[in-house]
Amino acid sequence: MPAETDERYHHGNLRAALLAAAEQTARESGVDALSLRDLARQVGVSHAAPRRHFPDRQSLLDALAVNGFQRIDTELRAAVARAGDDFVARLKALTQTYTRFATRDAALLELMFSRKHGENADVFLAAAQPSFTLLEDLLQEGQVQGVLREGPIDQIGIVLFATMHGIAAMTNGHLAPPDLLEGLANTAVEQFVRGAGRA
Amino acid sequence: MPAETDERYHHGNLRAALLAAAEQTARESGVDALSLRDLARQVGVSHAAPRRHFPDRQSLLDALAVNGFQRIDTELRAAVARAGDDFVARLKALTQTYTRFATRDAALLELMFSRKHGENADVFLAAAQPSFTLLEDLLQEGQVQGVLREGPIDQIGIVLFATMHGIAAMTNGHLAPPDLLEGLANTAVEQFVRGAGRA
DNA sequence: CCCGGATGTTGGCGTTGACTACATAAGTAG
DNA sequence: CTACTTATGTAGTCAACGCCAACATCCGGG
Repeated sequence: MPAETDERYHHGNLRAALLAAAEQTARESGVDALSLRDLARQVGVSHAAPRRHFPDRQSLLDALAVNGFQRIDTELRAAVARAGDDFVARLKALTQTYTRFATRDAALLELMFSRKHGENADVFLAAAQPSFTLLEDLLQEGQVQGVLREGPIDQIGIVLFATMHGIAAMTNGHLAPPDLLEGLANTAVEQFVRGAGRA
Repeated sequence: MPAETDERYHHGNLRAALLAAAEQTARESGVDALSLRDLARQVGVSHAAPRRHFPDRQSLLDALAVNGFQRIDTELRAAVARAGDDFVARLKALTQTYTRFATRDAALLELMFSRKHGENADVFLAAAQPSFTLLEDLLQEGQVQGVLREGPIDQIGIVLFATMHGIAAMTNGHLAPPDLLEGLANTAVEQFVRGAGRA
């Protein structure tokens, strides 16, 4: 064991350390408060070290966002699995989990849905895809069980996803009271099930 | 007429000019590209002049957002009035107008729903209120006409607003293809009307 | 007429993102 | 073991920015 003097020339895990520090700082103080130089200080490296791992500030933010999509996908799948077999219960679990995540990590959400990545749009889409697929698979369950009417699952999925996301976004933007969050999410699901239900 | 030499000491309308320049720059290059110094240059004043009207950068962004709420409210009301008497048609007009505005002025929308105003949250809420009220009034029409079932209008309104907003946000974030925008908005309204319709 | 508040200017401080040149570590082939 | 190569971190610099304070100019009411 090479004597962790904290003075090794190479950090050994800088990229991950920077992302971790960034995530915490973002959660506490917002994305705008993220500074490459400050992160470098937090981690204990020189101000230009992050450049080896993130060519510019935006690319760090992008990595953060992609991480976010992966984390939320994990949480969503766990929640759906935990919710049992009932279709509506599963849908509510997904919605609640999403809105809760999105309000807990508001800064991260803002990053994930930021429009500052015309370039890497495909990377973001790929990162988000698993969760979209999860929702679409769930909706298909609903159709097979006869709870939902037939229809273009992808479009319906986007609309429902948009509703979840919008509820979270409005809450984060202080345009909807936080204590309504849970109720709104449930109302949304119930209306959706009636609206997309078999006639 | 006092010889517009463009060399008057006082600009005369700096605040409005700054906001106008900011709005255009934001639309073209995003909010992050907004710099007080650059705006000052665009308008032809010294780099510290904006400070007289906006104590700091955030307060300019706030003013921009409030302007946005006012503009969208105007557009929404015009669209609803223009849509005739049919409830669903009016609702669709509102939704289409909102999503179109929100995708055309994506940067502005990001500002309006940004969560960087824990302080002035009430100012933002007040700015957004008219449009919320517009939607709620419309929903009440629906209830009176018997198209919608009874229910808590405020909550239902937030959910529908969230759906509109979410569709716009996902489109702006490149997570939904732009050419679906119109179709998604209509699907959302149709499902909503079925979901919140009389049983 | 002048005086005070409103508005704009000049200069400057500290921080940041980005860039370049250099230093050190780690891996690999001879 | 050594020499070469690549990955990673350091040091120094630059232009731009936000914010601040001191000064200049304008304008309207006493």
